[in-house]
Amino acid sequence: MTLDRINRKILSVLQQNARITNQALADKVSLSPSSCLNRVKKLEEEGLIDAYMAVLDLPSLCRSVTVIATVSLKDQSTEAFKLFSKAADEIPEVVECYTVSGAFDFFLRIIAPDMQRYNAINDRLLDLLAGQVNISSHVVLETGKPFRGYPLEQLLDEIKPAKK
Amino acid sequence: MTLDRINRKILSVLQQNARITNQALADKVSLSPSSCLNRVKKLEEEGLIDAYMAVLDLPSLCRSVTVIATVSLKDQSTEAFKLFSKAADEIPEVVECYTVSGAFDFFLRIIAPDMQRYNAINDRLLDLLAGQVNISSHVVLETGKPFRGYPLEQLLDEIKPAKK
DNA sequence: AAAAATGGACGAATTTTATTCGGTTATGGT
DNA sequence: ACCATAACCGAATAAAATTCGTCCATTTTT
Repeated sequence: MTLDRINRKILSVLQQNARITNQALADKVSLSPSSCLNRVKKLEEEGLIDAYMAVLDLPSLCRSVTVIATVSLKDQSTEAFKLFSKAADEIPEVVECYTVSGAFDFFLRIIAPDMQRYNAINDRLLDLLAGQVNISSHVVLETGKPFRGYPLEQLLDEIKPAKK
Repeated sequence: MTLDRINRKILSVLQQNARITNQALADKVSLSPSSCLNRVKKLEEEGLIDAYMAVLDLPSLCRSVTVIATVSLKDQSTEAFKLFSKAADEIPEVVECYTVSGAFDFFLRIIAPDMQRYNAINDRLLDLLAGQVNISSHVVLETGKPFRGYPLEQLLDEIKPAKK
């Protein structure tokens, strides 16, 4: 499937507004509603569109604490990595987890109702590998820029297939 | 506005599937479509729902490099903070930015087409504060857990208003 | 305690949208 | 140039969203 100009526009628009009507989307990309719908469906089927989610405003919902944690494993075995990844995956408050190269092994984003409960999660992660893990917690003071999608303009600027 | 059981369910469902039809959503929360729609609209108006976005599968879209960067300012003045925040906000490849307490001042998530272009962004950030900033880059090897919404179950477990 | 007022909820009617399908045009490969 | 494939369009149909009048239940006021 080709990621032509139209498909990029579709992705870009849906990334910013997942609930746009198919008709309005068709207008924006200058296609008929039926063709547009076909493309969207294909993009979903091919897995380019993974999901559609509502972005909630956490502060309006409840008081909470967000923490970015850096994690280093003293024993960098495959088993230790797996064990830790699995734990992160299973703890709902860990909303994001990356394995990285460099001074740390993982970055986590964790959201808890308060510090006390954050501490409980921290302890749980520490206990996992019985002291063989180093976790540094960094409380988020301000979200300067929340994630709002990928910079498609910058990422997809390959040369477009010119017409014949 | 009350965040009762029904509104929580609505938020929870929409967080996982922003494109569910209002009718299906109404079914799930045991309301009539019209009442359900009223609630969703109110949740949008009150700002509890910020946006709806399509979640794209980056690896399927293009090759790219994701980096988590830790940032420390040597001069922790308000001006330096503002300057850096503004820069992060204006660079499209910086998809996320948090101000934190502790050993670092900022965490960034940056997505670039390749290392070379990541390096250019890194340089741009370094130049901003003329050496008065320390940036450590951590290349993401694996996304163990992508963000897929907040753990509402854990965050919103206050006692529900019981009926009379 | 009764009356009034508020806030949802419901269901039917209407408008808008999604979806399907046949026919047509463009595209790519040989 | 030909065939095969893919993509488009537009009209018809099905489904969904939206509106609106009415009806309760809860709360406030008197």
